[in-house]
Amino acid sequence: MESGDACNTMLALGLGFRYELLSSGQRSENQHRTLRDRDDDERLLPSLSLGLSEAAYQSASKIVGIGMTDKYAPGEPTTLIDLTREASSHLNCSSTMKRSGERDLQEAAELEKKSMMMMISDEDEDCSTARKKLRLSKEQISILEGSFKAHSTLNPEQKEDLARQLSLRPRQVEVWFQNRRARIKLKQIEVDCESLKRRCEALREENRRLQEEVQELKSQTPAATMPLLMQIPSTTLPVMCPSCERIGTRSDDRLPTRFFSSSVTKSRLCDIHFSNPSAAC
DNA sequence: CTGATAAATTGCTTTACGTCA
DNA sequence: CATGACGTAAAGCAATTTATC
Repeated sequence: MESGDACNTMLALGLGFRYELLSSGQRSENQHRTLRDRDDDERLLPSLSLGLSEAAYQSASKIVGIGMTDKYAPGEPTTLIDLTREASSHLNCSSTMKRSGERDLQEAAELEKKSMMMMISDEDEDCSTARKKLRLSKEQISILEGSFKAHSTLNPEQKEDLARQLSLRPRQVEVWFQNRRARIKLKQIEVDCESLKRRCEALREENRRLQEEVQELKSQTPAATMPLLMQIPSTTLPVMCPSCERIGTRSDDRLPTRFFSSSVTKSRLCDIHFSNPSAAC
């Protein structure tokens, strides 16, 4: 067996199940998922480091999980009982846990800090309660909310600390923050939607009012309905000399008296360019 | 029993980083 | 040495499922 394979895959056999462990840094999470979703015995390599016989391997009937842990690096004194104990706890707890990934195994590895006997009894207890979908206590929620208020995302250290503080698995903290962000986003979408609805209604109302105004004006005298621009004397309209682009009106006394030529019909050139189009202003 | 809600899962994308040609 | 292609890990998100109240 390739050393990499040995590192990646170890099998704990016994109690009628198989358990595969992947060392961290060997496969991406997606690959873990792909692997754990495949019920393909070929991928399960008998672990020489565990000293397991091929017959024992073949007799195993269930794959209870795939996980990632550095704890079980090749060469370390990992025992079959250690692995099978963890695997059996997963098997007994929930069928969905059979599909859970490296995170569960990391957690399982952490549990090993406890004594074996204590651990077995604890896990048995966990299987009936904690491994089911957890309803967080008010106190836990309060602490999580407080933390979320401070920062809506967690770095690994914060996650670990919070998990320790709440006696939860880091994954649970992670999931809570994920769902919390989703809830906040949903709430914001609802607020935005309401705001847009109100704005839409206001615009609809304004449109209705303007339509009425138009109807009212149309029903009045033609002079009243004449476009505003047509009612302004042409001499007061601003014009621009196309040559020097100066703006002015022929009667605008703020401009030089000779700004515009007297004959607008001939050209809109100012007087300077009217008499000499190539002249500079 | 049913619906609402929250915990958990799954599949995907993005980003960062290391390796190699 | 610089660079781009490629693979991998990690993190986050959207959508969905599942358990609980």
